[in-house]
Amino acid sequence: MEEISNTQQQILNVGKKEFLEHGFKGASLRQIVKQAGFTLGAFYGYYQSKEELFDALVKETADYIIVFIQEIYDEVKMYPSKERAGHMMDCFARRLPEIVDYLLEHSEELRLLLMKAEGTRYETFFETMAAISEKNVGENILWISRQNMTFRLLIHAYYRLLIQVVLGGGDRESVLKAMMDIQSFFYYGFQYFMKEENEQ
Amino acid sequence: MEEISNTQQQILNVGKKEFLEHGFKGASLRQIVKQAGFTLGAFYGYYQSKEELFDALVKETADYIIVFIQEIYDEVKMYPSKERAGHMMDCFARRLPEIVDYLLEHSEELRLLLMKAEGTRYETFFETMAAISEKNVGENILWISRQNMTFRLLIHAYYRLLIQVVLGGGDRESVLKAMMDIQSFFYYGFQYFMKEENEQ
Amino acid sequence: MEEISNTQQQILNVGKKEFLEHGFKGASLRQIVKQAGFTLGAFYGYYQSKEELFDALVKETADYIIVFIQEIYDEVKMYPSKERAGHMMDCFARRLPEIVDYLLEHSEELRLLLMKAEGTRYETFFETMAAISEKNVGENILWISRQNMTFRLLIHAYYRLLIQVVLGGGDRESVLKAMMDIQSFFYYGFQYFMKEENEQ
Amino acid sequence: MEEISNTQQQILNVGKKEFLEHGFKGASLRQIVKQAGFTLGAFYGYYQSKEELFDALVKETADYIIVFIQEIYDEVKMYPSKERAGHMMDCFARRLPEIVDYLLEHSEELRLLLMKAEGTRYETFFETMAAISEKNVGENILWISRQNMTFRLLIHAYYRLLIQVVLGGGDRESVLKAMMDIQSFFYYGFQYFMKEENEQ
DNA sequence: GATGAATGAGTGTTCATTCAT
DNA sequence: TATGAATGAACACTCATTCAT
Repeated sequence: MEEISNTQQQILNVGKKEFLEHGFKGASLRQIVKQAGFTLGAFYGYYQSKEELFDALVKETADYIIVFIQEIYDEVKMYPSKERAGHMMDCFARRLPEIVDYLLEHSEELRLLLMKAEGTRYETFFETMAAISEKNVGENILWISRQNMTFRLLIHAYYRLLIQVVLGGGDRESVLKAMMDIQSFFYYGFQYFMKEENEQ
Repeated sequence: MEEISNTQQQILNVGKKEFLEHGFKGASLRQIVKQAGFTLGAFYGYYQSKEELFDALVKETADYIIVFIQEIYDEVKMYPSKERAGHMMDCFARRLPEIVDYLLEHSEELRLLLMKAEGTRYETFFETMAAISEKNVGENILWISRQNMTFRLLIHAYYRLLIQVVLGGGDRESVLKAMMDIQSFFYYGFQYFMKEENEQ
Repeated sequence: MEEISNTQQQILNVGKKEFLEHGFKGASLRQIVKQAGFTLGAFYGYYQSKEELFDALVKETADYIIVFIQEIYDEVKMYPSKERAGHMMDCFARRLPEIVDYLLEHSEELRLLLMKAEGTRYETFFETMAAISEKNVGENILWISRQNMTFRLLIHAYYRLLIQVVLGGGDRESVLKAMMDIQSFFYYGFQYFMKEENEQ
Repeated sequence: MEEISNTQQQILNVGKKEFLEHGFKGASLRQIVKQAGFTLGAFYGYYQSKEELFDALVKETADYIIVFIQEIYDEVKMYPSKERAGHMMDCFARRLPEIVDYLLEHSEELRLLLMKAEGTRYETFFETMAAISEKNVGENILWISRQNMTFRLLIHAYYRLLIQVVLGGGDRESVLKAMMDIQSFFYYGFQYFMKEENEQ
C-alpha cells in the first residue's frame, strides 16, 4: 500500500475535477495546484509530469477493464470450439452486473479514460479494449472471420453503449435494465448474423 | 461561385491536414501558414479567425448531413401514423447508398466534424444529429416513447456505426455491405423491442 | 483649390469618424478603408501615412486658431505699453463671437486636435496655443512677468474653458452666454491680480 | 504589510516609467520586463494583467483623492444651508496645503491617473472627481443650480489648475503660492457670479 | 486610380517545467 | 516537503505599410 498524504489526495481530487472539466490538454496545472492550495513546486514533488497525474487517476480502472474483458473471453474459451459463438453473449450477460457495479463506482475515471484522455497514452483506450475482443474472437471463435469488419464494429458498438449507459447518470437499476435490453437487442441481431453465415 | 486563390487553397489543404492531425485546439495557425508557405498576416486576409477556417472546411458537409437526416424523417411522415415505426428502417435503408457515397467523398470533413471539432461550434455535432432523430421519433412514431433511453442510445449507436464504417477506410462496396448488414442487425433487434413494447 | 475625389472625401469622412471614436493611435486604417468601401492600397494613393490623413483633417483648423490668437495679441499691441494689460480681456471679448462661430463649425476638428491627437505632431497643440500667449504676454505686457506661472496657468484655463464650452454640445446662444460669463469671471479675477501686483 | 520583492519593485519602477512615457495602451509589457531584467512569465507571477500593474501603481493615490474631496464637502455641510456657498472656497483653501503636499509626493501617480490612463478603468478619473463636486454642490449649495453649466465648468477648471500646478514641477512653495493666487482669483470671480444670481 | 495579396514585427497572455532554497 | 521565483516557447490575433498588377 502506498501512503498517500493529504497533499497528494488534494491534488488527485482537484486534478480529477479539472481533467473532467477541461480534458487533459485543456486542464492547467496552475489551476489545479492553486485550487488544491499548493504550489507548482509541490506538485512536482509527487508527479514528474502532468501526464503522470492523469495516469495515477486512471491506471487502476484501465487495468481492471482490460483484465475483465480478457477474463470473459477466457470463459468463452472453456466451451468447445464450435459452441463458442453461441455462448459469447451469455458470457457477457453473466458478468454484466459485476462490471456495471465496478464502472458505476469508477464512472469518473471511466469518463477520463474515454472522453478526456486526448494527449495522453490513453487516448486510444477504447480501441485497445476493442482490439482485445478482436484478437480473441479472431483466434477462437473461428467462423467469425477476422476480416469481418461488421462484426468488429458491432463489438465496438456494444462497448460504446455499455459506457454511455454507465456515464448517462442513471441509478444502478435503470443502468442494468438498459444494458439487459441492449443485450437482448444484440442477441436477436446476432441470430440474423449466424443464420446468414451458416447459409453461405 | 466564389473564386478560391492558390494561397487560399493551400491554407485549406494544410489546415485540413493539421486539424486532422492535432484537432482544432491542438492545431497551430503558425504551423499551418508556415507549411503553406505564407505568413500569419496573409492568413488573416482570408479568414477572420482560426475557427472560421475550420468552419470553411466543414460547414458544407455539416449542413448536408443535417438536411439529409431531416429528409428521411420527412419521408417517414408520409406514412400513416401507425405504420411509421415499421417503415423507419426501410426509409433509412433506401437512402443508404446515397449518404454513403456522399460521406465517402467527404470523409475527411466528416472526421473533422465528429472527432476533431472540440473548441468549435461543431463540438456537439453528433448530439445535434441524434437530437433531430429524437425529436422526429418522439413527435411522430408514437409507440416509441420519448423517455425510452435505450431507444435513444440505439439511435446513437446506429449513427456512430455509420460513421465508423465510413471512416474505417474501406472501399465503397465493403462500406455498403457493412452498412446493409448493420441495417439488418438493427432490424432484427428492433423486432424484439416492438414485441416487448406491445406486450406491456 | 485642390480637387478632392469622391474616394478621398469618403476616406476623410470615415477617417474623421474613426479618429474621433478611437483616437489617432487607436484607429485602424483597415477599419477606415473598409467602411469607406475602398482598400488599403487606395488609401496610400492619397496619403503617405496614417498621420498624413490626420493632418489633412486637422491642419486648416489648427492653423486658423494659431493665426487667430496671434491676431488678438497684435491688436493688444496697438495700445500703449502700459494700457495693454487692462485691454487684454477686452480684445479677447471683442473677438469672442467670431472664434466661437468658427469653432462651432469645426468642432469635430477641434476635438481631434485637442483630445484625439496623441501620437501625432499635434499632441501638444494645446501647449502650442498657450505658448503663443505666454510669448506675447511676456514680451509686451511687461508688468506681468514671464515667471508668473499663475498667470500662465490662468491663460491655459481660459483656453481650456473656451474649448470645453464649444465641445460641450450646446447651441450657439448658450455657448456664447457661457463664454461671456466666463469672461466676466476672469475679468473680476484679474482685477485682484492687478491690484496685488501694483501693491508689490 | 505586503512584502514587495526586488523583482516586483523593479517591475513597478520600470512600469511607472514606461506608462508615463507611452501611456497605458502605448506601453509594452515586453519592454517593461526587458528593462527590468526579467521575462514575461515572471511578470505574470506578480500581476494578472497589464491593467493590474497600472492599478497597483495608481490605486492608492486615486482613492486618497476621492476621499479627500468628499471630506471637504462634508466640512461644507456643517455650515447652515444658506452659508454654505460663501464658505466653500474657505474650506477648499483651508485644506489646500495638505492636498498639495500629498500630490507633490505622488505627482507621478497623479500624472498616470490623469494623463496616461486611457484604456484603464481610470480613463474618466477627472470626470469622476468633478462629478463628486457636482453632486455635492447640487445637493447642498442650493442657489447654485445644478443646471448651471458654467459653474460646472469652473469647478472643472479649478481642479485642472490644481493638477497642472502640481504637475508643473515647481517646488512646494511656488506651488502653494500659485494655488493661493488661483484661490483668490476664483474667490473674486465667484463674487461676480453670486451677485448676478442674486439679481435675477 | 485602385486592387488584393503579402509582410514582419508587434500585442497581451498562458503554458509545463525547473530549481535554488 | 514544499515554496516561490523564473524561464522560454508558444498561443491567436492586429498593425501600418508595400508593391506588382
